[in-house]
Amino acid sequence: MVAAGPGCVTDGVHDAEMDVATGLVQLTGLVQGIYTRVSERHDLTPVQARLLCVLLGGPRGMAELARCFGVEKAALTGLMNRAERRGLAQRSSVPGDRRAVQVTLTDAGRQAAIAFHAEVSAELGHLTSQLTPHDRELFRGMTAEIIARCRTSSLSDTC
Amino acid sequence: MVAAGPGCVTDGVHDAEMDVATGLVQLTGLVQGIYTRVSERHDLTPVQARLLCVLLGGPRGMAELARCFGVEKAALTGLMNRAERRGLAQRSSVPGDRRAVQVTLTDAGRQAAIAFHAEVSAELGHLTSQLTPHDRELFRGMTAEIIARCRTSSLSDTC
DNA sequence: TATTGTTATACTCTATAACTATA
DNA sequence: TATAGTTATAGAGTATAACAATA
Repeated sequence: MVAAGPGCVTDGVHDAEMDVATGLVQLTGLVQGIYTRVSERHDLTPVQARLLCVLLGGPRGMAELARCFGVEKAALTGLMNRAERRGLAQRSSVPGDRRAVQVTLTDAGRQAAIAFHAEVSAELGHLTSQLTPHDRELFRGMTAEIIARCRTSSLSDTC
Repeated sequence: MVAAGPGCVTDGVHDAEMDVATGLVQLTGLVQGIYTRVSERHDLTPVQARLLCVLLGGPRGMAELARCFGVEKAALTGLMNRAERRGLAQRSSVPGDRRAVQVTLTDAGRQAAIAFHAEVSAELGHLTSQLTPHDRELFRGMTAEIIARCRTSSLSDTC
């Protein structure tokens, strides 16, 4: 049983019979809601926010980003056009390969990315703040375990 | 520590230092990916699949659905137009109120909803199948706890 | 031939604003 | 006036298909 301290079961709303699948769907909705809300607060769409966060890891090619987002190359073109028009990221040419472009953050983009990332991390952290430190670490570990398993069995974003 | 059985730490990829926030984002991506993939398998968009699942709970009004999805009424009109055109759901008039419409599933819609729900539940269940029964129940409980807390502190779908 | 990226087109989903009809 | 729903318009995000340029 989950260290069920007082206050866990909210007034009259006992978490009766919620199976893992339902829990995962609702948790996903919660996380998405937070991600979207923080994005809006920073005047970004969720997809733009995600793009900026990925680019914090360094320059990326268009095809690489498409793979990472799990979308077609053509979708990236539109995404980058909008990001570039808004001054968040930019294309530059790659020395060795005249076909390729390199996508990098502008200063404004980097600033936005850092601010967004900090805020969304903080808000997501709050989500588990009610758990005991012990449960919180348990939860973190199990989440990491689930992800690690699925990373191997294909199909996830690789970025 | 999470009952760290063999095979949890995947070849060379130790889940080093993944914080709760990152874990939640990646888990969300995983769940979304599954939801989307299963939707496609049933020739539905994720939003349509969600609409059908909500309607499994009984007839709903347009405004009610909009509130439940966290979108404007106008968005629901488009959503329902497409769902109706595809024969998944239908509008019918409400006896007591000549402004209102009632949205219900068609037979095809109900069938699709049930099939989708079963499949997505199964796939999401697999996500935690690597955990020990004990850990799995712990995870379920903590997830339910997180959701219950946030249900009270506003901002989530109420449906 | 394979890869990188773009253009053109179409569809879904969403928001905002203005509107009708009913309560 | 408030509520239920629609229409019109605009924009983001995505897919497919066809294309250009380079490797």
